Amino acid sequence: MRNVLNTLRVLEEVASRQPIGVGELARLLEMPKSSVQRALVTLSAAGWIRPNSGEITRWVMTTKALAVGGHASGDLGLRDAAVPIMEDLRRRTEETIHLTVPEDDKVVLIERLETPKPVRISMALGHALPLHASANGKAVLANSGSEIVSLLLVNELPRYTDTTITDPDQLLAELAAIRERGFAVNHGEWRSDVGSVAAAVMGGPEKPIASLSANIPMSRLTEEAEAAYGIAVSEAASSLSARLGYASGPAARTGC
Amino acid sequence: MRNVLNTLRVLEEVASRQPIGVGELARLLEMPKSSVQRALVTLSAAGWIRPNSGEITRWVMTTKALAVGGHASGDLGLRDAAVPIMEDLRRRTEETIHLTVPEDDKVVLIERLETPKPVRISMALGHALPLHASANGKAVLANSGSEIVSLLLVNELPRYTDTTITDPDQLLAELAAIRERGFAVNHGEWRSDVGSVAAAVMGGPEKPIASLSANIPMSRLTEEAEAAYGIAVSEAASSLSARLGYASGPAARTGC
DNA sequence: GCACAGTGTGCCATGTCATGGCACAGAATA
DNA sequence: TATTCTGTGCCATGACATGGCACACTGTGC
Repeated sequence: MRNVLNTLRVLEEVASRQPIGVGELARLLEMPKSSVQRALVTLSAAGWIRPNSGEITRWVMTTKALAVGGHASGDLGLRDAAVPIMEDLRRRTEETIHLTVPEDDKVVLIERLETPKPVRISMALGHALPLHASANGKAVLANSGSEIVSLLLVNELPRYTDTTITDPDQLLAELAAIRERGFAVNHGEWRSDVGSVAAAVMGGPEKPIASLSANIPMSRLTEEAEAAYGIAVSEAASSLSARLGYASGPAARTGC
Repeated sequence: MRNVLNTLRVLEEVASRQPIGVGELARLLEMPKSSVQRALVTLSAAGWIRPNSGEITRWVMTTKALAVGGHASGDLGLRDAAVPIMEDLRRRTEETIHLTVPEDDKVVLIERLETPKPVRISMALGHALPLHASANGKAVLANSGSEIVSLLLVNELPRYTDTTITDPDQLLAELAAIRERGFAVNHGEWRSDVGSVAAAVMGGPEKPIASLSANIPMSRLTEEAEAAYGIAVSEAASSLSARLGYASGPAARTGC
């Protein structure tokens, strides 16, 4: 299905560079103009893109991708179950709350509630965060099987800021500490001005299915706040795990 | 490009019914099983879907669609410009704020900020609302050219609740009233328990590019509240129009 | 135990239809 | 007017999507 793959490439390129025309796309994707043209017409017929208002020769996305992505991400009903709990968490913390799901070697933001405070952290839905340099990622990692962690450590850990953990042993120690205290903390390890406190949502033993976090500008993240947020976040995460049918706790009961 | 269209149909179907297997999809889409199978493998190779964790034979969406739809909807930068204004609007109203864009014969929700209050109205991003039965839709319609309105009136207006406006003359009168007072109101015309107050964001004369609304449970929507929200919403909408480069006002100045 | 109705997957001859080079039309330079 | 960008249209070639069919497997019921 080469044509389908090509057409999807065109779609993604349009999404990230809209509004854009045939020629530029062909150059960027190193594809023949005719092929790109056909792909565009097809995508338009399918309702995923449309000519930009005014100019007919450049294309923009419709909201189709949003509608498809919207009721699509994560396990069924995760978001519905999560939103009320996230509301509650925002009331308690008054900070921006993120819901992420693990995917491949990253976690992806699928829902957020913003803090009412003026200094905010804003990230687009669908944004991916590294496992080793985000509170959500580390919370997920700490609750995954050791083979997942080993797999991550095969390659070098990318550094993003001064505080990013890149040493494998240090990461293992950090994960142990997270398991110990029940929540993960990030001190500007990915973006130097962004801190966060996260806890994993479990779907079974060693099976994290999501993660909840409170995201705080580093300027507001004191030691006491950290502890308080940690408790709030881990309570919210267990309560979400429970609502999704997994009774969290030190010993997971296997069925029957 | 029949195969592309088919593959996209498969993708949409997976999105709305995940997790789902080959056979069921083939039946729903009335396509040969082999074709569906190939489409699924292709989509998986492109990273849009993946086998559901645990069972290999049923498929779920990845977050690709979300990422693509995320930085894709609406005119470039609309969302970035809108979010701070929406924040402000939420502070003033303490109600759920919606940002929608017109698309074909509907308006589509592309961003929202939730009220801190317990009784909320929740709608998925990407959700479409009718033009004649939502505050956002009516706000857009009232600021569009009359040919757009006529086009809508060619077909009968669907009724959703007791208060839905289905009479063309009544709708025209309503639109005139909206232009007069500067904002649109919806009294449970689409969902009987949901009210809202909206104002259009303009990109040029008779060229609405978006709409902002405060969404309020009917139980909370008093007359005084309505007037206050109306002012807040229309101020926010003009300020967003201005930020996007269109100086709103009674007389639009044409370039140069 | 066996038949049966479900799954999902693999194979392959047929001929449809995507390919991509090329030519053309129009716009915006110079 | 010549030039160089756009975007679009056409068409012979042959690659590859098609979809019927067979197979493997699982769970159910007699």
